[in-house]
Amino acid sequence: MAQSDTVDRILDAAEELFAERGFSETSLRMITGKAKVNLAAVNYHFGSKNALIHAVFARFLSPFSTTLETAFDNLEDRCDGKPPTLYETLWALTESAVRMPQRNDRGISIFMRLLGLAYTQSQGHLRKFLEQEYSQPFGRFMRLLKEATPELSSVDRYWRIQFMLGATAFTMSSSDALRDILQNKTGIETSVQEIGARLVPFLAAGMQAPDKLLTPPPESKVSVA
Amino acid sequence: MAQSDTVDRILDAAEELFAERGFSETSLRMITGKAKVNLAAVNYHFGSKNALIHAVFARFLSPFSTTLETAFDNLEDRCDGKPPTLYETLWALTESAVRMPQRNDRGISIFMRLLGLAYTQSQGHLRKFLEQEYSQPFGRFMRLLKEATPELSSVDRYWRIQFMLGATAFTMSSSDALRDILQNKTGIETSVQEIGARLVPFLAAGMQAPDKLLTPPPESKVSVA
DNA sequence: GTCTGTTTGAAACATACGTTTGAAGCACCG
DNA sequence: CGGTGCTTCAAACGTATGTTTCAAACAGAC
Repeated sequence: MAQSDTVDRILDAAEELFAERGFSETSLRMITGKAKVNLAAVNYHFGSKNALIHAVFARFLSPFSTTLETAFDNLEDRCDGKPPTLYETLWALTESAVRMPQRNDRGISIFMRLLGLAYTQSQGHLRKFLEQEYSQPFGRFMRLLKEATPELSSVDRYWRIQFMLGATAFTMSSSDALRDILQNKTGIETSVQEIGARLVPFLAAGMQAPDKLLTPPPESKVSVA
Repeated sequence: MAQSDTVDRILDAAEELFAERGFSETSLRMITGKAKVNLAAVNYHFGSKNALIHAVFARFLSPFSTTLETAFDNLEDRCDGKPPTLYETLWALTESAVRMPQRNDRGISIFMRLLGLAYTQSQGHLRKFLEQEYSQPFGRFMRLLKEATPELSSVDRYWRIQFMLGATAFTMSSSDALRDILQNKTGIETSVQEIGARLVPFLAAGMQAPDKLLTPPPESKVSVA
């Protein structure tokens, strides 16, 4: 077999198991079992379980990161000088995610689910790793968002960006389950692309919502009584 | 000491530790250590770790559930016949969450973080437990949402509800961290109430976004080239 | 005071985990 | 052929987990 078929088999198995069960809930024995590889192979090739987690992320995040950079390049080229609109910026992001070359048909779901888990599951080492390795495209995205929403105060923008991240990470991290539920209830099949296409207008509208009102709706003076 | 001071001490400790570390990452020994209680007490009083998790949720979810029901009652009374607006419905929910009597000042954050974890951390038993115990207020909320957005197709509504849930669960589950970050960057203090007040307009706007476009923005034919 | 049922305590149990070890296997080059 | 460097393998290591055990402590009723 090729030099490191083993490495790829471990990565494949780990990726899938992490995506469907989380990190702490996936043991090395499950991974090596699924990959049909000896238990010690993980520590031999990667060094530790945490390093394996990093490798899983690096394998799809690094290509995605460059894809994203060129997408942003194209975007800025097209509207030379003027900053891209919010809608365009968001769309460039989802396009990049969706058009990533995938290893298999579940690729995108896994990709999304892992990203969601990374944000959600508070694995300290992972957060540090991601911040170190991928701060550049992330920072650029933030800059584009800022230029696309000059009307927002930076505090407003800050919170609304968190809301966007949440809606995205959460939805994508359970996109498989959500698709299945809808499929069972209505028989409708939904592609990840379609979820993205539904998400973008939602996010754009929320981001550009009329001035936040720090007050309850006018009729609700009774609510405490 | 009172008959089951022990039970409450365990619940308090478990609640906090679960909120800050997740379920699998929190061991019974950490909990009993923090609660200053014998290790065996957990299995004696609750039966198992999973049952303890359920108990933690039940303790704050049951009162919240009844608070929410009366909030919805008030809401429907006030606008007799006509269905409440989306904004009013969302506001009733956040009001209920925010006005819940709390055990301490971090109460709301913990509450929110646990809810987020419940959705995110795919603990099968927890999902089942929550669905069984709290399907009624959840179903009612869904019904109100449906009546408040008659213009949406049920598929659109389905996805946008997921987006709302995501933005909420995610933001709230890391509200502590997000507040600290903003505090460090700008010196601005933010209350959970205020986050809720910012969230509602975002969600309402997203929910009522113009018809979802399944197409990229007009200028982006180049994006694949 | 003594008995009874409940609660606590220290210790052990069995199991699962991540990691390490050292021998065996293998491909390649001299 | 013999040796060298990388890879695989079965087995074990040490540690941590959830759970169980059973004796001690306790409270309340008689």
